[in-house]
Amino acid sequence: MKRRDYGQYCGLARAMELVGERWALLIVRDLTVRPRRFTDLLEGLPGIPTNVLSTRLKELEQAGIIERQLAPAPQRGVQYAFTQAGHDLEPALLALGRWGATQLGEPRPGEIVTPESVTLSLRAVFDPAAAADLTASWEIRHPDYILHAVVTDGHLEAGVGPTPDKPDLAITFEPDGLPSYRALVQAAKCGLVKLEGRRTLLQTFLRVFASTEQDR
Amino acid sequence: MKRRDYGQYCGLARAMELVGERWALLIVRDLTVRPRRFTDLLEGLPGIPTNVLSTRLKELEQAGIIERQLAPAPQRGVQYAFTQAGHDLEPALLALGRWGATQLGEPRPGEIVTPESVTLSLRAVFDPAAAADLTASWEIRHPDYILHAVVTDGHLEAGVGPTPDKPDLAITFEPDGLPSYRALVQAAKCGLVKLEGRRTLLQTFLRVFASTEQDR
DNA sequence: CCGAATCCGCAGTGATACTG
DNA sequence: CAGTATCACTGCGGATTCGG
Repeated sequence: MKRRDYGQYCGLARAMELVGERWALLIVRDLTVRPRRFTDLLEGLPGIPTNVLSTRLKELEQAGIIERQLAPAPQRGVQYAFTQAGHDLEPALLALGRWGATQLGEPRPGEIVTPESVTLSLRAVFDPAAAADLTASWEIRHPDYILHAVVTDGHLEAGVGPTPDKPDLAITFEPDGLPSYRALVQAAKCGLVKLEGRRTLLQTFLRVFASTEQDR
Repeated sequence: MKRRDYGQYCGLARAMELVGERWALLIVRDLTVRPRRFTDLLEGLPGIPTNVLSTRLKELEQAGIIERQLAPAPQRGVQYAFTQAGHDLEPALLALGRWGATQLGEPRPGEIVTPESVTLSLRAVFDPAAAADLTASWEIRHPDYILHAVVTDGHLEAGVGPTPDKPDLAITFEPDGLPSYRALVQAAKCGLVKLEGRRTLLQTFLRVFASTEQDR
């Protein structure tokens, strides 16, 4: 497999050679949240051709960013998971996502929101300074998905699915439009959410996950 | 001008739509350092076809990331410069560059190093914690280029060309191979550099610009 | 000389069909 | 489920040409 190169001995150039091709960083985004199978990835990347997904997975594997594994018990097929180099990509991913979020504007016709995308938003806007020494857990519920955000001593773990234990606060929202992170924050600010648990943690949530952001 | 989209309302997806196409982020990299003209960019991006550069510049301009300006006095033609949105890309650029640098390995045959790339490396590895309250200036000299790094009260300004005033320390190096940032640090650590000025600032340089890095 | 536009051959992509 | 095969199409690389 030959890869096109940029002919420069430069970190950015090398990064673009490894993950700069079409769809690659979105595949990486989905794997940042949890290991996924081929069809899981297909589902979360509407419009990607199967042969392109197949090619990207091979390239990412060859680059040492992901690895093929046997999926756990119930399914037991192939799944794709990050190596250490893959995990190390997350700061760059979050930085790009933060910038892109400022360029988002309104949703365009036909655009969708996936749980993975919202999870990355949670991680991207998380403010460690505002969360110093904090310990709390939230569960975000929408008809289409459930997410969790668990802060332990100021350290965040966010992902798809319910919290391991009962969350300190469950936030249920059902926006008119897309279930994006923006819509969640907006609903929370306007009180258009259903709460279950320690209701005062809603303000904490907004402070920690939407502090400097005016509207994301 | 129609752009391909990813069909997702997601910051990362939008970022890739705007700056994800081939060569785009390397053009952005060069403009991060200073405004450049069409032929300056051509020179710093060996191998880019002129039509692709032309297309990218239009796309980046339409995306509101760069703008066309009249170049200053001596040349007075067109030059391309960042808008605010362009400047805001820098954190993401540095994060990607840091990750890519860990994947660099040895230079491949034919690979080059540009002053812009080294400047970005300086900014990427700069450790604000190690430089707290520091004020000092360095000039990096190599037969092929001169860079400056000026730290004022712990804040870094790094770019191509000499320091505005006489630097506190001038570091001259002439590696056998490529004049990369790695080669600079290696030469500095091994004492294979010529110093001019406050020689003790060499250790400060290494502490601030190569602290956590073992070898970059 | 600068800043492109144009043309061509080819590689990468998108869409769909098909297979172990 | 997890891909491969096929094919049309678009974008890229490389070269040349052109206007200011």
